[in-house]
Formats: sequence, structure tokens, C-alpha cells
Amino acid sequence: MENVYNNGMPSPAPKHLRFAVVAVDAACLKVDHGKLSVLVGRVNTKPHYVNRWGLIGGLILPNENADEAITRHLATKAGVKRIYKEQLYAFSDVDRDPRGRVISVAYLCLADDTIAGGGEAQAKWMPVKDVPKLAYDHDLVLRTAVERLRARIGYTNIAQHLLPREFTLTNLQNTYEAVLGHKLDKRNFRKKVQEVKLVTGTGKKEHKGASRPAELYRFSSKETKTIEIL
Amino acid sequence: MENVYNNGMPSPAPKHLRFAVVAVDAACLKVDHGKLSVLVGRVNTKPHYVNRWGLIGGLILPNENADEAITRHLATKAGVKRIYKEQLYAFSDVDRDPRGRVISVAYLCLADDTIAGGGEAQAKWMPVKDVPKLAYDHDLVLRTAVERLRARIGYTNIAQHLLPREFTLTNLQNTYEAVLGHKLDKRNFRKKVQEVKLVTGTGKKEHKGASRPAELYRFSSKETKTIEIL
DNA sequence: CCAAAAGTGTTGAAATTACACCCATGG
DNA sequence: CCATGGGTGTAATTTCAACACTTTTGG
Repeated sequence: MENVYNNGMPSPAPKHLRFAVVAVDAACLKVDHGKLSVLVGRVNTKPHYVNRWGLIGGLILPNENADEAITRHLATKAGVKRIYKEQLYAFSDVDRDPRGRVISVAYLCLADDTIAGGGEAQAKWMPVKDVPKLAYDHDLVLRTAVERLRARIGYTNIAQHLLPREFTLTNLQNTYEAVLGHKLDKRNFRKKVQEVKLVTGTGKKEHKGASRPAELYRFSSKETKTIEIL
Repeated sequence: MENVYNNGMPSPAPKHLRFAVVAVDAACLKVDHGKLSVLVGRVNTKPHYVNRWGLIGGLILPNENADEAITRHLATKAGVKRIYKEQLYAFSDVDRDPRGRVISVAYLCLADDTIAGGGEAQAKWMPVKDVPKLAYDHDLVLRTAVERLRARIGYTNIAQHLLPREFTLTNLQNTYEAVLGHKLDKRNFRKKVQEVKLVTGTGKKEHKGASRPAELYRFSSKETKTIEIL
């Protein structure tokens, strides 16, 4: 074989090599009323999936890459814009879509509690614990996304994408607890997030109800930084 | 919009949606004579890439998924079989391949020092520090793979795929040092790998040259386990 | 007996965990 | 004045990093 990369593909590739369509799917998560929740949309692809739920997604078009495609589909199909996205995994099993060969690049997306979305009536947020069996292989995609988020929240500042710009330390701790699925010690949590410079206090206070007002914090860095341990 | 997932795609998808081909590429790494090395192949896709090096890869076919495709291409194009593979990232930029739209699912693959490969004359192992500019976006793919390996070796037993079944603790430490790019303390290293039960001693000794023979070890688990810290 | 690589412990510093009470506010 | 959630420190334990010499073998 003369050339180990080129499969004899001219430009553009002949039709028989273009048998697949490429899609993107979003496992879009947020913490909603203390529960880790996922954005799902109605799926009605008869005869295979009738009146089911699935993740938000759709095809990649010729003039866009996967990142651009996922952004577009989230905006047009769920009214969700400007949220955090990171690539999760490419799902490529031959029969993962009963309609034909579809290879899907899945994304882990994170939104804060205040994000709208689901306003499209065909899309809504649902607690992860309550999701029924989803269409296609979307159960697998969702499970993969939750595992990834749990792993990442422990050693990066990724949680910033689950919170508004300013938040109390109690908000932050609740977010961690919802994602991880277990309680944390309040004093140790506060000590740690400050010491590792995850957050910085603004002077401001949040007054809410009949109790001592809480200080508002921000994440120190907007870059996704890898910090060591939490 | 009635259906948020189906883009109006019938079965099978119409031609204009099947504009892309889907490929796989392998960032295949091993530690060769103490140096982290990558498997590269000749690329000659005139007029864009003349006599260049690139990663081993090729197209996905209609009857296989990405995992199967990467296995096939490594075997047929580099004679490399039965090595460890994990999906790395899907690269999908519109013009990443000058010949046309190619979306590539990249893999991180690991081999032990004894693996053959490169016997095909068109494929060979090259120290990562010495690789010239590669074809396509393969520099980016390689960089991504090395970062991933460095991160993972620190908290998983993934290093097992870089070593033969039995090895000395010195072999193991050399492997870690080659991947990480810095020296480690011998006593602390040995203490840690035993305490965390990464490896188990076989009674056997390796006699080599005029020096005290070393005990041979194995990895305790063949599953990819996530251990905490190393 | 010499060269070469294998093997082995201790100590001081730093980090981690567990744990309970006082504070500030609004109603 | 009381109910609510916010905020704080310390001591015991564990973990981590730095460091040098003895052992075993083949030639």
C-alpha cells in the first residue's frame, strides 16, 4: 500500500463513502430546585419512536463544525443560548438510529438555574432521576454525561457554568451536592473553595427572608482551570 | 416545530445531508527506549501533502463503528493489533482536510515496547519530541492525545497498556517518567504503587547483567480502574 | 572485589477530616 | 424575641516529600 492515510478518496469523496449523516446531541444539565436536571425534547419519528423524550440534537450542516451545530440546535429547538459546552463522546454504533446510519457527536452542556429554555413547549427540563427511557441511545449518552460532570466538578472550576455570575457559598455548596449526590461539610467546603482560590467575595450581600444576609461570590477565573482536588 | 430531533430526515437520509465522510485517526503511543513515541505513516495526497507524515487512520465503512474502524486501520496499515484504544475527540472543522469534508474520530492508543508495527515500511515509530509538522490537523490530535495520557496516568491504571504483562518496578517508573517528562523519587514511587495496589509482585526475578536481579510485577487489575492520586 | 542496579525507612511539613456554637437579620 | 440560615476555628490524624545507604548479583 503506497499511502497509509488516503483511502483512495478523491475530492470530493464518492457517494458510496458518504453513507452516513453526522449529528450532534446535547446532554444539557442544570441544577433545578436542588435537583440535577436534563433538557429533553419530544421525539416522534414514526414508526420507531412515538411520543418519546430524547436529548436535543440534530444534523451537522456542510458549513459548520460540531460546536457550531450544537449551538444552533440548542438555540432553535430549545431556545437555549450561550451556555457552556464541551465535547463528550462520539457515538457511532451501526444501528444506534433505526432510520439509517447516523454518527453522533455528543456534548455535555451546562446551564445555570435561571436559563430559560424549554419555552418551546416541545422541550423541557426534567430531573435526571425521573427521566423515562429515552429515544435512540440517549440513555447511554445521558449516563456518560453525568459521570463526566461528576468527575470534572471535583478538580476543575466547571461548576461556574451551573451558577449565575454571583452566588452565595450556600448556593455553590448546594450545586456540588446536587451533582455529586451527597452532602458535604459546610466548614470544610468553605475553607477549601477559598483556599484554592476557586471563588472571590464581592463585598455585596444577598438579603433573602428573615435571616442573616449572605455574601455574594464570583468564580475567580472564567477560564476552565484544572485545580487540584476538591 | 413538531419534532425537535428529527430534522425531516427520512430513512435513509437524502444525499444532500450525506456530504461528509467519517474517518478515524489513531494517536498511537508507546515508550520506546525511554522516549514517548508515536506511530506515524506516510501521507501523499497530492497536491496538498507531499511526502509528509501523519497519524494512522482511514474511513469508517458502512458496517462498522468507530472502534472497529480504528482496529482495522491499525492492523492493515501498520500491522498493529490488539492494542489498547480509547476514544479521544471528534475533530470536525470544516476545512481540516483540504480534499473535502472529513469528520474524524480520534483515538488514543497505547502499545507496549515490544509491539511490532511499522513493519509496513510506510509506518514507523518516532519520538514525540522529534515529530515534524504532520499532515491535516494531526499535530493537534497528537498534542491532545499526549495531554490526555499525562492526565490519565496520574489517576488510573492505564499505564498497564504501555508495559508487557510482567515488568520490574524500574521499568514501571521509567514509563511514568517518559510519559510525564520528569523524574520521580524511587522510594516514594515504589511505596505508592504498592500501597494503592496498582501492582502485585509475582515471585519471579529478572536476571539481567551484572547486578542484583529485580522482582517481576503485574498490574493487579486488568480493568481500567480509577485510583485516587499518584 | 568491583561495578551496576535493586531495594529499603524515617522524619518534618502540610493537608485533611471531624466537629458545635455564635451571628445577623426580618418578621 | 425568635426563627432562619450565615458564618467561623481547632485539634487529631493522615498524607506527602525529601533524603542515602545496604544488598545482590555477574563478571
